[in-house]
Amino acid sequence: MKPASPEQIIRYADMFAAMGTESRLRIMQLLLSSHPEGMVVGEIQAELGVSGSNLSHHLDKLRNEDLVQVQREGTYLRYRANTDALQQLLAFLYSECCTRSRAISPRKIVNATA
Amino acid sequence: MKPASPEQIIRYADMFAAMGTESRLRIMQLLLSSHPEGMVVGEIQAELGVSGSNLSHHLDKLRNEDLVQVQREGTYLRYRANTDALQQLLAFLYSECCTRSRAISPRKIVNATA
DNA sequence: TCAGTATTTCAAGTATTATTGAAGCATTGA
DNA sequence: TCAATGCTTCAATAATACTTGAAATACTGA
Repeated sequence: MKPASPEQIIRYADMFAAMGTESRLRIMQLLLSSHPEGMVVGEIQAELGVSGSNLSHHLDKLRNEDLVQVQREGTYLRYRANTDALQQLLAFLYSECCTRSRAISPRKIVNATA
Repeated sequence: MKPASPEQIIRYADMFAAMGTESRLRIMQLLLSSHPEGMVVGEIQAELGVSGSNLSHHLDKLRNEDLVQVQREGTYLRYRANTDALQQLLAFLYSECCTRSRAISPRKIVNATA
């Protein structure tokens, strides 16, 4: 695992920022739990209870940071979690906490499945 | 692993937001890599190259989200990563991606140590 | 082609966050 | 007690981000 480059740090910071809001973190939760099907905007809106316009802005931000992907299905737009990007982000955090430093024991993450 | 409560979601979102900036993510990296000794403010400042005032604000934000802890040592203030909080955050993300949903295979995180 | 539904975009307003420099407080050693 | 150093707080400005409602676009089925 190579150290993250300065550009990567910025990218990860931006990804964290994108998830740094209740609405958007909940969107990510919804899309992950419905993965790989994903959800169409109307479904997300029903779960979140925000205005369509507001939701669209949030989705736009997540898409800009490559955390979600969108695909048209007729009149609907289906959003999915981008697992590749999430995997990189999670691996980065895991590495910083558990591998590169030994600040946190891997077991405490993985075994928290109890 | 219980599902995160609405309050916890907000807390995790706030923690992500706190790491959602290049400066602050780099601070977390520094404190993790120097864990458990941590670093005094002057050392962090030398690494980051930001103004003392600005750095102090960033550290304040990280402290507010409980991501770092501070302790006085004479005229110095020593900051440390709060591994308990980080562990919770990492476990949350891991759970959402790998356990609660099966969007990402655990191996892809843990074995990225190559 | 039209009406209807789904979603985005526009444009503006509000709120939050980041940055700065100066001034202040805390600690130490003399 | 004083001067020096380390760091924070204050106060203001600049920059981003969030929210909103109305208008626009995209697609479908009739």
